[in-house]
Amino acid sequence: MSTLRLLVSVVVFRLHEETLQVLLCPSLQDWFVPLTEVSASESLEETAQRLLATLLDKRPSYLEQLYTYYDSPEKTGQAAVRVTYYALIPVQANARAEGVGRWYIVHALPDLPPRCREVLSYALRRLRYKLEYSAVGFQLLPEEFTLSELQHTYEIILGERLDKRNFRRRILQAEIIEETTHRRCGEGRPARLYRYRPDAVAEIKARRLFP
Amino acid sequence: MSTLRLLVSVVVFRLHEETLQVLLCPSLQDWFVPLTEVSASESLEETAQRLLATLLDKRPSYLEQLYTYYDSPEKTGQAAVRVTYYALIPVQANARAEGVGRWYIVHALPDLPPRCREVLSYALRRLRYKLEYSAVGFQLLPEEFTLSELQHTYEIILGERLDKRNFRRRILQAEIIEETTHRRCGEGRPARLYRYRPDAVAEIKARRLFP
DNA sequence: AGAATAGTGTCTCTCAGACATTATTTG
DNA sequence: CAAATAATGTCTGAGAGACACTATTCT
Repeated sequence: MSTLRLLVSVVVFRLHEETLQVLLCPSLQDWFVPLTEVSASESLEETAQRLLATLLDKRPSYLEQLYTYYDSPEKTGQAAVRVTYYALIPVQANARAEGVGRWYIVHALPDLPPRCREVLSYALRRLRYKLEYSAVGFQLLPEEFTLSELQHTYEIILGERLDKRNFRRRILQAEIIEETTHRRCGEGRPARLYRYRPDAVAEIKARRLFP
Repeated sequence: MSTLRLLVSVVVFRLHEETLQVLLCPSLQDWFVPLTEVSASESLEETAQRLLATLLDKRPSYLEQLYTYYDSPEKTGQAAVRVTYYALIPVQANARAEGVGRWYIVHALPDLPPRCREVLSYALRRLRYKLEYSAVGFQLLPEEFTLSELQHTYEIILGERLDKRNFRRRILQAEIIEETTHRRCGEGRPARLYRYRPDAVAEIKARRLFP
């Protein structure tokens, strides 16, 4: 075990210009999911937060551990254990990326090592899955948002169109957001702004296969 | 990182005498979730399988990674990263446990270190959760089983009673099991034996919070 | 015959999903 | 007033959940 390294990788998601994007770091030829080595007295989650602090100017609004991989010795002869996380970044809280990394649309990724590709694809699956039974989608939006913005968030991540009336009915029934007195003005009729209720029940039971 | 150890723990579940049980190993004062160090050229899952081979006389029918913990230096001054798994063992395939460990009913556990308690409670939560949206329950049963046995499996793990007619209707509708020609004879009317269909769709979509 | 377990059908109520028009603002 | 986006209600069909009796075997 003498040459084993312990690494933490974080898949960072944001919404930008109607797309879901991930942050990748450059290497000599291709790109990587950002990673760093765990240092002496630090927990895994602290390592992930430290890595994020070097990449972004704001803390993520959500951070969750995904999976732990064993990367067998490559050219270097170094074996490594890689604990992966994914992070969600609210809109308008992304900077610092220039120089240390670049945002890529999740459906138009550059060349990546196979393990990075695997990590990304699993992260996206978990994000989609989590979105369906929990309120994690709010973590990608600013504090106040319109119902249309929220619906677009869901459509972008799930990759399908949703019916406006059904969407509104269900999200309001869920009592998970509350009105504010503010409005967002733009091209058409101004939209009412909503806010996530921090006391909301953020998870529902999945429908059982056979109860 | 010089004194960091990489460990794999496995929470082993079985059904026995109408209870859900886990395998624990003895230490000087209390009990532990079985664990071992990852050795040089071995993957994490191989380590878990090797650990299971020292504890049981059969391979598990299911093995899934759960979570990775960082155990900060204890008395020993050794920090350790612990990758946890859970394993399901089919009924009637459990032995070797004497000497190396003991089976405990999940609701009547002995004294355990806090980290082991945390690992166990998370494993149980994940098992329950997985049971609700996938066909993982079959992994705890022998190859052929009656519908009553299957229903009891679900009742034991979920900790609640289920309606017999609804249970049968739904499991048969799901087309996830098939009849065999065999019957199980016992005290009352003999029951038809069923078998899990290996080609069955083993997961369903969760109901969405708000599609 | 009695005890024990297997096996079966119906009704109700909730909720997902499809669908089109009116309302309010800006330029 | 035209363009743009916000906001709103109804109907239908599927499925979850509650519920009680008959069938078959063994002793």
